[in-house]
Amino acid sequence: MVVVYTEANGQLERSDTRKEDIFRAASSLFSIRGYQATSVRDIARELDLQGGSLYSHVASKEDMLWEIVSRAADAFLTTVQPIAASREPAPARLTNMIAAHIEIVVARLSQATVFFQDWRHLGDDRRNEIIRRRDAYEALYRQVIADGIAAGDLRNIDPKLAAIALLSALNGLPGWYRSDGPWSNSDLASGYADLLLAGLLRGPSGDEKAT
Amino acid sequence: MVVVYTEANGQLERSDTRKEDIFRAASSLFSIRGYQATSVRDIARELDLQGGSLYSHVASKEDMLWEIVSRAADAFLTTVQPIAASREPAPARLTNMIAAHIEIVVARLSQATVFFQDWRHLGDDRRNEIIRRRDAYEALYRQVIADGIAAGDLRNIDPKLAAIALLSALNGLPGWYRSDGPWSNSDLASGYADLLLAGLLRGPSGDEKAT
DNA sequence: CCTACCGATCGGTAGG
DNA sequence: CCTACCGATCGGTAGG
Repeated sequence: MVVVYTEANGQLERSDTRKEDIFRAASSLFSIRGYQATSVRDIARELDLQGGSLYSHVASKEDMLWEIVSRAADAFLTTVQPIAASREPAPARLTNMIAAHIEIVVARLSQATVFFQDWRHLGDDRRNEIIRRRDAYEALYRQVIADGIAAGDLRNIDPKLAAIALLSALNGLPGWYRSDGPWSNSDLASGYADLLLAGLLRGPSGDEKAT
Repeated sequence: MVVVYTEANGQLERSDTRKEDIFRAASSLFSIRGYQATSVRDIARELDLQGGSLYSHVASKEDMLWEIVSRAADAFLTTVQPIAASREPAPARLTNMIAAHIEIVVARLSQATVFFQDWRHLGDDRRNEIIRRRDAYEALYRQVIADGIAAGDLRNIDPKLAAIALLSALNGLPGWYRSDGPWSNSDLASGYADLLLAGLLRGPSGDEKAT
């Protein structure tokens, strides 16, 4: 068995390359067809294996889904959490949080797609764990928005509604982003962040003078 | 066979009540578990029927999905199109478009959820038709935003990016909206519309004075 | 990692 | 609308 070390969830993790191949093939197929519409045989075929052979490396189809969803949830949380906790003003923190989120989506498009689209197909315990992490992620945005309102930097809007609207816009990204689309990744991140932030900012919005 | 007339897609349509029962049960189950994870037997059980009995009323499982998705797509298009084409200023049109969209989601929550979540499981022809209608719907928003920029009412941002961001935020609604949630429907519509529009407006954003 | 198999469930149909 | 069935496919396993 070939063993390498790959970075996942911010820490080094021992894993064999075959398992990573399975992870990538499953991410790709789940993201395109959806978890339920993808059979274990589909994944095996992608790797030129026979159907049952996958089970030398993974214990169940749901384990593959869990691996994808759980890693994606961790990527968002562990990357954005320190930004939310930094000492910068709320608007700057939000801009950086949005940019970091978009970067993860772009860098791991199929995993992010599966995360947003198929987490409900996990078993009860794992699904609840993901809901917990999603709530924690939403709370990061809610808190920074509340900070910004308290500091007078943001309009006096409902932080929960604002966080939901912002995250909804971000969560839609995997649905339409294409690497060969009309925007470069940095144009996309800055344009998107500007747009979402402008709705929250107090005073003149964006690059235009007040009338 | 009992025959009634129900309003669908803005026009009267002949249909028997049993078929409407099936439509509602399928919408509910598809929205909760997803199309692929819902069996024809699940739908039959919800209506106290035997598995095969559904096929007296519908020709295939995919036909049920098509009925739901196609009606939802039509509801959005036919409701919002006249608003987009009205002679009001772009910001007022956008506000009304957003409110109308939210109203449809709230009034037909399970159908809207299935529409956004399961349209990819349609066969090729029907899926392409839905993509066509989604593009047309997006074009309505893109055009009004472009109008607003040309008239100097909106900031000079990329209309396509703005339309996508706006619609992504709206499309996320079925994922978190609950009728017993903390906001009344009108609070939700106005708060959400205000938030999304503020990011586009030129000059002082929303209810605060410019600094 | 393969061959060969398991029971369960799937969408759909025939005949009444 | 039911009973009884169809072939196909599913996730998963035993034994090598």
